[in-house]
Amino acid sequence: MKLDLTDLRILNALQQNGKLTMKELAGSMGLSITPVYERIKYLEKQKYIKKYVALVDRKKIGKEILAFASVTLTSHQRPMIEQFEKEVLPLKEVMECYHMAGVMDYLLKVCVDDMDAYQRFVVNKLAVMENIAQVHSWFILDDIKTDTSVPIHIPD
Amino acid sequence: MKLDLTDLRILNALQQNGKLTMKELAGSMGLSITPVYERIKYLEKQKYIKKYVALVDRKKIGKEILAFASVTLTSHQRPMIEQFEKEVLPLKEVMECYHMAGVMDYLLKVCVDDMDAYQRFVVNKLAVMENIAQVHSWFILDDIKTDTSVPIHIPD
DNA sequence: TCTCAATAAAGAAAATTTTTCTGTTAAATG
DNA sequence: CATTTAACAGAAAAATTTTCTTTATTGAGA
Repeated sequence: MKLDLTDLRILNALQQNGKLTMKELAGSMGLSITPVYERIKYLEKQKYIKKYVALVDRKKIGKEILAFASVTLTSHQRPMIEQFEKEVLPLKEVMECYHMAGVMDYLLKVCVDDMDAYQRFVVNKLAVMENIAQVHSWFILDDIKTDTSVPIHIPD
Repeated sequence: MKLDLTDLRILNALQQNGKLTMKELAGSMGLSITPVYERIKYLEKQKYIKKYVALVDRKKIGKEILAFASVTLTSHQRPMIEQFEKEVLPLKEVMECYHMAGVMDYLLKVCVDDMDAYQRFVVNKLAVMENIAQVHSWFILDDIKTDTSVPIHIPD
């Protein structure tokens, strides 16, 4: 039920490098393959590990624009909220979408080819939604750090 | 040099599921294992694929707080910029950090256990930096969409 | 048109990894 | 002190990755 130090070390290693072999992991932590194998299967089954993915370099495939878009809705009624969230999910330009506390309702991370595509996205995909009040955009000049790994504190 | 349709389909498949086997990929695209293998190796070598990672469920390991922090510096002189970026990188609470265009200088995605930890992070790690002028925080109520996959348009 | 070279893909064998299975050790419990 | 259970080790089996050899296909130039 509760993760021990070994589990946390495995999680941490795999979120840095998902291609580590059982052998490599076992070696680095002074165990045989079996316990490492069984722990990984447990972490996967219990969904501590949500999935494994390849991270693609967006600029190398021509996605020059990464931006955050804040969205404010006209109404915070339950059906409005649900409608917006349902419509945002299938938009592939939207890599991330968060329901926010405070001045904005949603914050979206948007990835597109160029400014032209961004403009089309906002005008044709966001602004057409029924209950959108405001959209503000902030553009990223440079990626300083882009980690997918959740901070895991390993006591030693 | 330029990626063709098959390369894009492989990239797209692997950024959804990094554990797909060559056999599965080959089968789904009507090819044998060899061309799939060679294309993947090419995509890795050329860094179209930056890395493979396991995605960990932050809440399941007790990270209840995910927030964005905007940072404004007191000065935009080159050395100040570089100093800030150098100091942010090793902070493991900071999963992402972007240099922004416009009103804020940096936007950080921060992940910690609880509000207490967030407060300590801002006060002890951010506010102690030499050239920080302002820090504003926005807290996430709910994750609506959290994709790591770059939108890839596959013509068909 | 023919030949040659280059590219892409197929198929099979070798190497490595994952997965399963069996047995051992150690800790904990009654 | 005996017994049960959990964690681990080691080896065998199954599957996957990697390498190697061969076959088509295409395009350029003689």
